[in-house]
Amino acid sequence: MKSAATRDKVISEGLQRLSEGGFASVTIGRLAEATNLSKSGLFAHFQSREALEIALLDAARDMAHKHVVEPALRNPEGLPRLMALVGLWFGWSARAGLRGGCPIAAGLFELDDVPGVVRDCVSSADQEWRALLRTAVQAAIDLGHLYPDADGDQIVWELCGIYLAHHVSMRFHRDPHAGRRARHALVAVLQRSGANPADLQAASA
Amino acid sequence: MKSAATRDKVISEGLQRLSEGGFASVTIGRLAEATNLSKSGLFAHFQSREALEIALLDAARDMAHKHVVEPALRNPEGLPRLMALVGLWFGWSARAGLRGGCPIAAGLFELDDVPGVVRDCVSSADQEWRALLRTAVQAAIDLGHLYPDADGDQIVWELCGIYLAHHVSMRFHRDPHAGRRARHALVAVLQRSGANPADLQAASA
DNA sequence: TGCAGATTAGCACGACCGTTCGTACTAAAA
DNA sequence: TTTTAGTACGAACGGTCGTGCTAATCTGCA
Repeated sequence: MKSAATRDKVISEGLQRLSEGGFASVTIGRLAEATNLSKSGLFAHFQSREALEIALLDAARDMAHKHVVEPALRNPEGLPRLMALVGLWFGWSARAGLRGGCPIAAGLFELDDVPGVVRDCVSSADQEWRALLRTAVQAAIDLGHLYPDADGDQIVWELCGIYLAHHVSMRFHRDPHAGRRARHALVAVLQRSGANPADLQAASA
Repeated sequence: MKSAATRDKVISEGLQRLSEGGFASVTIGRLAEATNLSKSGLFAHFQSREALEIALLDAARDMAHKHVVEPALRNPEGLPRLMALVGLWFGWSARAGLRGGCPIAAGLFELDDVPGVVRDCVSSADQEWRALLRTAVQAAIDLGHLYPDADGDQIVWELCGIYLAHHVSMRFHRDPHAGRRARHALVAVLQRSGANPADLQAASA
């Protein structure tokens, strides 16, 4: 099973590049050079560049699941789980060992007008994540941790905005206050939606 | 002055492409083909691809100034001007005739790890805009339209997040509710900062 | 140990990239 | 009128892109 090891090496190196420079920077030639493979040798593992990109996105999904979803699900349902989910979400790529930013966020901007399988893959990953967030918000509402008439979709939408602002703040501006800003914004959104301020303290730590 | 006309044609076509497909999609060859010029003929107007990209960014800046800043400044200082500024900001690129999204926002994601003159240009454009927003927020605070202890920097940061969420919502997800979501979020931020709800009605229209 | 099949290298391809060159034509400056 | 600068062309440069083909090498199993 030498193949799997090589493939893993390629995927891991590719993820770094995708994270740091976006899809445009992930080229078969450069990736082959970095992994001490020939272009054709690497190419043999995937059947096309598209397939490579999708494999990378799948790997990113797995990574996010392991570093964000899994640990968050160990928290009790409702506001605690939601807080854990969002807290682990912000900056997850760095914590997962990626030197760059979130690959899916990058795809949201790089592929907004590029139809195709890769875009669809980014779209489904994003949709899946937002659905999970939505479920967590709904649980918090149902458990009375948030106002019963809170607009769950709107909350998720705003959380996504905070995430993107955090992404740009960290990656482009290298703003050292990005984390604090994001937590403030998060607390504000949840507080307005009825969260008990005491329960949000953890987020300000 | 045939030169200026040709240059304008190139810039205008280039802006469309930059807006629709990002920097990677603006290539000298394709741009030349679209403007019925030879590659070298087009190249003579700019001295490098970098210079082309900067010229495009400058044009985008001018466009934004004309479509966002200028009309907003006709509103009275304080909350009204701030509301106008933000209202004109969201979706300005479409209103300016661009078929794609905001070129500067695209640059924030595409060039986050690509040092160079182009990145610096995006950075300065973004910084300039945020400074303007910051000034408008401060005026609203000083005039008593917002709480005297409102955190202006935090407000600007969150507005940027709403803008990015709106961008993704419109460009990637083609979400028809993007505008409404953004306005809700905007109203929430300002209301929490002390704005009179009645003064925010205009934003909900 | 030897063989079958998986794995990788080598090479070539057509396309496109940004850039440079030499060369026209045009219009303003001398 | 002569000179010069700007504008545009076609051809070509060295590179890199993704993708095929064939041949060699290596691996795991009998």
